[in-house]
Amino acid sequence: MSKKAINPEEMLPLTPAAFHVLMALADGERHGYAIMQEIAEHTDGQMQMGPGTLYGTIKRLLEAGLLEESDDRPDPQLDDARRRYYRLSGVGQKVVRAEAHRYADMAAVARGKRLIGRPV
Amino acid sequence: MSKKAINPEEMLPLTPAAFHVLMALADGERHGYAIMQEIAEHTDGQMQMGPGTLYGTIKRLLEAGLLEESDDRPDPQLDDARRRYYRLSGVGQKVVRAEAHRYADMAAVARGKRLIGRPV
DNA sequence: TGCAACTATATCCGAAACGGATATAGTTTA
DNA sequence: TAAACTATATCCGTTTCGGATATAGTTGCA
Repeated sequence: MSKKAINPEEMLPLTPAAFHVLMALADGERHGYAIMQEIAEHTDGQMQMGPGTLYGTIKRLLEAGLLEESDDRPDPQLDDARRRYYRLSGVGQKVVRAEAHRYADMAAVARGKRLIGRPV
Repeated sequence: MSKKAINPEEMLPLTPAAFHVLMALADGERHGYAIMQEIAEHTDGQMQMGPGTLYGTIKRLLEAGLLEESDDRPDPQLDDARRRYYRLSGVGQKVVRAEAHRYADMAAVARGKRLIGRPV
C-alpha cells in the first residue's frame, strides 16, 4: 500500500506561473478569478496573469495532483454560483514549500554574488 | 538616436533555465560546460542542466541580447580550443539583477505566508 | 600505450507550457 | 439600462524544455 511516495524536490523547478498559483492558495482556498487578483497584488501589479495562462495552469496542477477542487461554498450572500474553488493538496503544500525554499536559496546566491542587497 | 530603451522589468519572469545561466555568469565570463558545473554547484546538485537545455538557452539569450560571446582567451596552457566563452551584456546584467530581486520578493511573500522561516 | 572517463559543443524533435484572443454569461454600479 | 466588472473556458500559434544522439578533443591511470 504505497502512497506513491512522490518526492516534491523532484518536481522542481516549477514554472513561474505554477508557483504563483500555488502561492496564491498557500493561505487558504480561492476561486480562479481571486487567484488572478491575489497574484497581481502580491507582485505589486508586476505580474498580470491572463485567463489563458491561469486556467491552463490550474488544469495542469489539478492533473498533477497539486490542487484539489473544493466543494464547500461560502455564505450564499457572498457567493457567486459561477465560481470554482481550489485548494492545495498535501503534495501541493510540500511542493510550494520546497519551491519557496528554492527561491530563497537563489536569492541568497544572488546576494553572495552582490546582485542584490541584504533583505529588509 | 534612442538606445532602444528596453525595460528589464518587462522581460520578467525569466524561465528557471535562463535565470540559472545568467546567474552563473554574474561573477565573470564562463564557457558552456563551466556554466553547467556552476549551476550544479550553486544549487547543491539539485539542478542538473543537460546539454539540450543549456545550449538551447544560451542560443536564445544571445538572440535576446542578454549574453555576448567573448573573444579573449585565457592562458593557452589553461585553454581548450573547443571552448566558447560568454558574458552578460549590459542589459543582461540589469535583467539578472531584476530577476534576483523578484526571487527575493517572492521569498519574502512566502515568509509572510509562513511557508518558510527567516533567512540565515 | 591504450582506453576509459571526462570535457565540450551542437542539433534533433516530441512534449509541455505560455499567453493573447475570443467566447459566453452572470453581477454590480452609476 | 448600459457599461464595467466578475468568472470561467477553450483555441491555437509560438516558445521553451529536455532527453537522446552525435562528434571529437583531453586527461588520467593501469
